[in-house]
Amino acid sequence: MRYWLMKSEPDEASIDDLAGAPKRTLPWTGVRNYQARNFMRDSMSIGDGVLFYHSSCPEPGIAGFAEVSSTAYPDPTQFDPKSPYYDPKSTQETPRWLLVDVVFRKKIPLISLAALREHTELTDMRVLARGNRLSITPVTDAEWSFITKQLA
DNA sequence: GCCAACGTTGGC
DNA sequence: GCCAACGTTGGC
Repeated sequence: MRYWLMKSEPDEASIDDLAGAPKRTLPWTGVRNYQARNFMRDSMSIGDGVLFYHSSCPEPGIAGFAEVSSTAYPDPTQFDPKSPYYDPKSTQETPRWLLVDVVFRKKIPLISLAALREHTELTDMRVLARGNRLSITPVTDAEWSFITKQLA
């Protein structure tokens, strides 16, 4: 059982979109970074906790909780020439990009990026690291406990 | 819109 | 395998 922070641009998929999706589940499409892909492929398990983070928006921060609800499987958008996530170098036989399904758990009042930075318990969070751009980052047990029990 | 940071690409 | 150029991310 592990914990993760997963970034999503709310214009594309917000916590409300997740809550309103069929089965309250969305496939996490569009990851095109090898490190993030490898986390999904090698380290994620069904039931892992997810901090749902809104990025590239007026109020970046943690908007809710979710849970990994599938193992990794090929991201269909890589095969779709009309998709912005199309990857001409990927093939059905050896798909380059994977995704997992994520299921809604809870929406919370936004914990802003600024608020996260205020807590010494969270200073080592990967998402707070200078220059961090990874869309999926591991969250420690201690960070998860602090956020879910003290901030949410 | 700016720009720092970082990943990827491709020539050599 | 190096590394410069380029593209993208994402906060501000």
